[in-house]
Amino acid sequence: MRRRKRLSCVMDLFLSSSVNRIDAKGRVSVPAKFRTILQQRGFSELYALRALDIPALDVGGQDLLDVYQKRIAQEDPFLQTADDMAFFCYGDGAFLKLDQDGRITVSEFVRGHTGITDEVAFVGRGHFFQIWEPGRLAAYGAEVRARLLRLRQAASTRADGGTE
Amino acid sequence: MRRRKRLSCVMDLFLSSSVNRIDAKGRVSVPAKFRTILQQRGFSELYALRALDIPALDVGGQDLLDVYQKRIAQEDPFLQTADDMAFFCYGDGAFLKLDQDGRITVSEFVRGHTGITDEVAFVGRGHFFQIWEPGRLAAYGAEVRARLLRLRQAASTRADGGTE
DNA sequence: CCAGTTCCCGTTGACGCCCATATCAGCCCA
DNA sequence: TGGGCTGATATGGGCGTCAACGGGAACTGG
Repeated sequence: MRRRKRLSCVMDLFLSSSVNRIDAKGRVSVPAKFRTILQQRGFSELYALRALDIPALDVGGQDLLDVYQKRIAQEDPFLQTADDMAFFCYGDGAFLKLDQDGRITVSEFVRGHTGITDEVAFVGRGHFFQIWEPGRLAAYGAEVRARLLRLRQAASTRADGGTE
Repeated sequence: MRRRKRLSCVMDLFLSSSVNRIDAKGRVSVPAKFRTILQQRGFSELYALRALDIPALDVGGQDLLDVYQKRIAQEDPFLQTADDMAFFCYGDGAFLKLDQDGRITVSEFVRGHTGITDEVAFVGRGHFFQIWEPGRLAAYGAEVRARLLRLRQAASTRADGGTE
């Protein structure tokens, strides 16, 4: 067992979730773990994007924006898809500035899409993280688990040969 | 003198179970046997994941996370299943930091899913281990034994006369 | 001049670090 | 062979540090 330096390669992923409160000025602290990852990459600003089919925001550093830009660049600029993607990632995106204490202000851009009022759930997603209204996150999490459970049961049924 | 492990090939597997108490500060000692295995692999942090269909946490080193990441990589990233899997393993996962005495703090992340209040059962599962509320573990163990017993009886019935 | 924002500081509570103690099992030696 | 010794483990608790949070003050644009 001589692997020993993989500590760093896993650590810079957004993982785990936590809920923080919004203060009277409309600010909320981004979890320190997430901030550390961003600072490591040299980002002082967050890029946020309204997720397509869920009431959440995808958030990451500028590298997240780069991913979308590269994807758009691959599309034929004469087709509608490129147009749609550009509209989605620029029009439905925003920058969230971190203040000195690692907080962001929860703007109307955020509240409108997520339904956030006074608490924010930060959820790690690997290369980026998401911002949710805690209640909606719980509901969505339950959905996900139910889907995965069905997947698993379907697989075990097939393996068994159909044992109930 | 270090230690002379590897005399037996099962030494680096998580085996056996034990129950430890949570102290006033919400900490609990990870069994020394388990810690030894983790230290051998060079992990100072535990990766914990809420199990799908049981009130337990699957816990291991970063290698456990790798297993899930590899599985996710097999899926089509544009389909919902990949998204669900990522959400599950990053959002429903967390790192549990071991303090210098080999303890972890039992956070709300742990308590919520397991129902743990003041005692923690650690159960070896081979390449990872699980965290349970002792009472629920006992109930689950009884279920498992009952299922296995039915299986065995069904098998012997078939062998006898071919019923069913 | 006012509203919104940014900077900065203090408070509080959680967590990590460190040390102490208890309990127990294995070991040595009489 | 039994009793005391010794080391490891589980557990308790003091204490310093830092993240989350609240709020005052300065700043900026309209």
